[in-house]
Amino acid sequence: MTRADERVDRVSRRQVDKFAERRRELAEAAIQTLSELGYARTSLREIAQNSAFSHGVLHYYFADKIELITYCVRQYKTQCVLRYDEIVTSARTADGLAHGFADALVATLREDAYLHRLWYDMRSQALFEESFRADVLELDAGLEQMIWRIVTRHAELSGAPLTVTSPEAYAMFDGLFQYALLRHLTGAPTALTDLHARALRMLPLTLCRPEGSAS
Amino acid sequence: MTRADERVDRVSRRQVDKFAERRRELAEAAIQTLSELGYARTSLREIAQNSAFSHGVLHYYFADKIELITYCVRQYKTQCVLRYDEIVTSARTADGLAHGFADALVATLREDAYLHRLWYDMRSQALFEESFRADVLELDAGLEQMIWRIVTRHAELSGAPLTVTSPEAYAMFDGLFQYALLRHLTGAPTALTDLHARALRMLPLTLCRPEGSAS
DNA sequence: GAGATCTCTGGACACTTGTCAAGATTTTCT
DNA sequence: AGAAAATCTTGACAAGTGTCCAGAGATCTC
Repeated sequence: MTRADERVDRVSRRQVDKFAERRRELAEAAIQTLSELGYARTSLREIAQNSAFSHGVLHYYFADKIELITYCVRQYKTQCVLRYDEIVTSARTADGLAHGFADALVATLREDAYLHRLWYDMRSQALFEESFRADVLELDAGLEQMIWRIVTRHAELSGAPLTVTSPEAYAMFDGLFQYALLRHLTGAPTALTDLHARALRMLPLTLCRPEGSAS
Repeated sequence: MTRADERVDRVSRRQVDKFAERRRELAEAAIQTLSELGYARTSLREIAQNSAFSHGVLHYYFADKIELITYCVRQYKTQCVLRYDEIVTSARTADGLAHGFADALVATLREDAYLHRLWYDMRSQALFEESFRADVLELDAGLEQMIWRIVTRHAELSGAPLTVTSPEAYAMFDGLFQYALLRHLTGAPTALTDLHARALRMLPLTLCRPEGSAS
């Protein structure tokens, strides 16, 4: 490789890095705006106002609005899916796993409520606009696998066989979380504690004998 | 009451009737448009184009866009909630109820997929816009009660006590249906049959001993 | 049938939207 | 330092938005 080639490579890589970095930065502002206003009410100018730049720059880094939002979904995915894996690997008992899971659900509902609201909004949008579908389905599959890891590990630690499949387990806890999110964002004071209790009550339903939570 | 009063009353009642009837008609066009395009992409002119009138008439019957859509949600509610009650009252065995329920889920997923897509879209919108919240929450509560009637009747017919509460039962089947809707609308060929099988598998989870579906 | 009232049309308005491009500014390289 | 390239700003554009209104048409009352 000649010196010229090295330079070109170095330059282009640096450019790519800065380019990619700024894309992430702008996507961050976009995600914040989307999570505050929702997809239907988010404009490019509003996104730019939540960043350090003016609205024109968005078309320098993204071809159009759809590419920006697709990029946002993809970036959001990388932050979101891995969040529970520490719980799975660190738990030593079924009860410990159950409580760690319930605690994590409550924590993310309290701290990231707006992000989850955005996720359900985007998943609904994907039913109308084909552009996001691929990424949304991929993200959804990742979430399902995350739930499945928890449920199967919980069954392992319990020594009991499973009564549900992966889609059923995901449907249960996704529905439960969505229920809690709706209540939490509409001011229900017991939404967080209810979610905790219900997660603990529903996790044993995935096993053949729910002896873990003898009430 | 004088004859003049009677006349006034008759006239105004007739006006109210025609007025209310036209509101329903326009709301019908609005629901159709919303279910096709989604909330974010539906404009008043598009709604009018799906009706027999021009766009100006919408502001004759509705104060603004929010009132129109709120009215749509309320009208949609009356059509939607009562749909499963016949199944509950006509079933004589737990298994019959379970199959009737699963069949109904599949049927409405196949026939009314766009309406359900609209419902999940509106429920997401309610998390952002406070205007629809009251009606959406009311509709959601109605759906939860509908599920609860099925689950409790199923427990009665089975002679087994319940393991879940009403929110948990609703979360389970709402999550299950949403999962199926996403797959069905994105072209998954087994979405319908999967929903049927999973509903039959999950209903026994609401009881203390899932002996009804010995697989 | 005349007049009053209800209903509807079509156009106008102020505003926002996504997109684009010309030019200013900054950064990078020699 | 000075040229070249990358980056950012600003303003403009056409299209679409919700809203309003003057007036045409329809319907009803007397």
